[in-house]
Amino acid sequence: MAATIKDIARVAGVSTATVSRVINNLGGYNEETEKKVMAVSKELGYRKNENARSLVQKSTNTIGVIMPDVTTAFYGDIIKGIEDTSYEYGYSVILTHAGSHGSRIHESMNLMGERRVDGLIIVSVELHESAIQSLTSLGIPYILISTKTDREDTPYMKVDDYSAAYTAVKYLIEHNHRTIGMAGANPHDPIAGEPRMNGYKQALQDYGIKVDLNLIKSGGFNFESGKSAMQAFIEDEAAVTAVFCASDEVALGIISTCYENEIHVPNDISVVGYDNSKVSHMSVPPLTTVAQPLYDMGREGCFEVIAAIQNKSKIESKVIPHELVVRKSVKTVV
Amino acid sequence: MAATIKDIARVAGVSTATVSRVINNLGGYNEETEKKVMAVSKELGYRKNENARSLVQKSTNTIGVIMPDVTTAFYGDIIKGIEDTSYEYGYSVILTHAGSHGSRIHESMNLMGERRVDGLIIVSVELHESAIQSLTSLGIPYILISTKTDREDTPYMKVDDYSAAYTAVKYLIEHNHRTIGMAGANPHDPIAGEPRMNGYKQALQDYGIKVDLNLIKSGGFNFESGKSAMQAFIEDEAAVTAVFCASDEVALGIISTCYENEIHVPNDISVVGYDNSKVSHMSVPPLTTVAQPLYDMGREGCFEVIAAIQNKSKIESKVIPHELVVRKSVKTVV
DNA sequence: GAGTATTACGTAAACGTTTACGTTACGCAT
DNA sequence: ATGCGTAACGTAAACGTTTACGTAATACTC
Repeated sequence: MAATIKDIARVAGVSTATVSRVINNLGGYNEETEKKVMAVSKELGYRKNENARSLVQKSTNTIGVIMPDVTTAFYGDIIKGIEDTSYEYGYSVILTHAGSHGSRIHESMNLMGERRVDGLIIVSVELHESAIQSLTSLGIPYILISTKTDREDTPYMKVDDYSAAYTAVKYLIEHNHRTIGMAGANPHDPIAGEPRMNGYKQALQDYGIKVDLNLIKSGGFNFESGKSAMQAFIEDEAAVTAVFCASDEVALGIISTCYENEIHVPNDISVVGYDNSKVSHMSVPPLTTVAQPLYDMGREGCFEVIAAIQNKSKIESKVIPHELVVRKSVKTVV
Repeated sequence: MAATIKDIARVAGVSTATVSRVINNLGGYNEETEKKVMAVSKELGYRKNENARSLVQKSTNTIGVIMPDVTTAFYGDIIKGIEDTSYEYGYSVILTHAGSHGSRIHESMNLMGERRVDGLIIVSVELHESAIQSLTSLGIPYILISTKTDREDTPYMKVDDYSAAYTAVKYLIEHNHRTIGMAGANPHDPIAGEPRMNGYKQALQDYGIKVDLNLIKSGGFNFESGKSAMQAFIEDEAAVTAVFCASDEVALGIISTCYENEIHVPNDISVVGYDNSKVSHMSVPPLTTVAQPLYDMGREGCFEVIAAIQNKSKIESKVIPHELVVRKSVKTVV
């Protein structure tokens, strides 16, 4: 139905080669033919077929993005960074979810392979051996954002969760907190769970505070997990004066349950979050949190992938500096 | 580099037609050849090339999604609905942002055209005449989610903003509020601004309350807009006992500024939001809001588009019922 | 045992491009 | 006049599939 290059060639009385040349303006034709071809092209409502193009050029100008199926503001920022950058460089992004707990990860990668994406960005999903194999077998540049593997050769871009957690807890200690809980990290998650928990523990130890495992309420990174953690603290009658959360949403869960129980933040209890996602501005009180520069990570990660595609260069792993954003959810204990 | 159907054919000693047949299992071959072909296929690490496939089949099994470049939880839910459904039906989604105020809308559509997406979903971006033309000129099924045009023939799926707003304000009135502010809608936005404002006004009028234009603080749908609206109410010394917000984020802005000024929600002032996005659960207090079923809208919208692709049927516009979700941000005036 | 269906393939064109290579015509220097 | 360079094209193959059509062999019918 849609007009093709052949149609233009026929109507304009030139060869398809010439049409292709003027459309991609490669030169090698005079002005008259250019005008003519352009005119016919408009007239027929021609629109180039990227698929056909990709076929011969062996590159699709497309980058794939795989992310978990949870929808949090967290991912929105990263995605935006990715999309902005890819747009700038003339790439399209094709998006897929990895399913809960990465259940769809293999299909996702397979799909990306069949679509012949030029590069791949994987956000926040934990990759096991077989997934890594699928990934490398694609033979295209890729980067992991906010996740990593235990293999040296898979490039990633993330903050150092251990020291970010350490920073947050240290901050609480410096504000005279001595009974500090932790909420929301899954200790079996080697990427974002375990290191944050270790950072928490180490900070306590370095300041001579004994780690009390009862003060660690593990769970997921979501709001509900924060709520039930706080519920547990209350039921335990734990004397926590502060809690460090594995994500901003967890922190909001803590705050929410506090509110329900008429515990005031930060007067009765201090809270620090993790991510500096949009919700951290919006909470009451505004949340003190350790910042991951999500948008920039998306941007830079995407840039790295595109650079690797174009220069056939290797992508180096990169640890992004974190930063503590101080707002109003922490109070000094007197 | 990657193995093709031809490689398989050569190694397996059959024709490409046969390889194609077994790979797409269309029948017409005996078990032995099937085994053979499959074996060789695995051996060579064959992966089909969707682009080549698309070229001859004249369909890409791809659906395009265009959304604004603002990143809110709002879009996350819709996207998830879309991606889940398209995955179920074997479609891939290619995503693009329309840029601020739709500045990239033409490029976006053009891109979708060049990629030959089979269907298109446009979320929340306002479409002017020329954009509608680009859209229809693609000649593919499409649907607008959470937006519409003034033309009858562009199918959309959205809640009735007018009556949703009416419902919300009526709820406030029934709780004895008489001085009700409105925050965050842009009156020049004919899709989501004007109707919500009209619903607000009409509800007041129907209950014999005079509309006071000073109580309408227009703006965007974001957090900051809510903050400055509340700031304005305070500076005006307006005696509002409640404010109806054009989005949940605006509502959180209101609450945030209230908090800073030691105005208590809902004791001093009641707030109702709009969207029922994830943040509405997380606020303190939890937000009473009018719900748009975002995930379902994404799901259903995507389903409609796929159905239209496959049956060549027409998509009907659909008004989604709204619902008031009562939480804790509204108090009865005594 | 002649005719007919059916099974199991193979051949080759087609999808819409790009691009290496060839060709023509002209301009210009010698 | 000869040679050469170059601008402005055209020819045709190639990219990796699908699929209409043809064909050979076998099975079945009466």
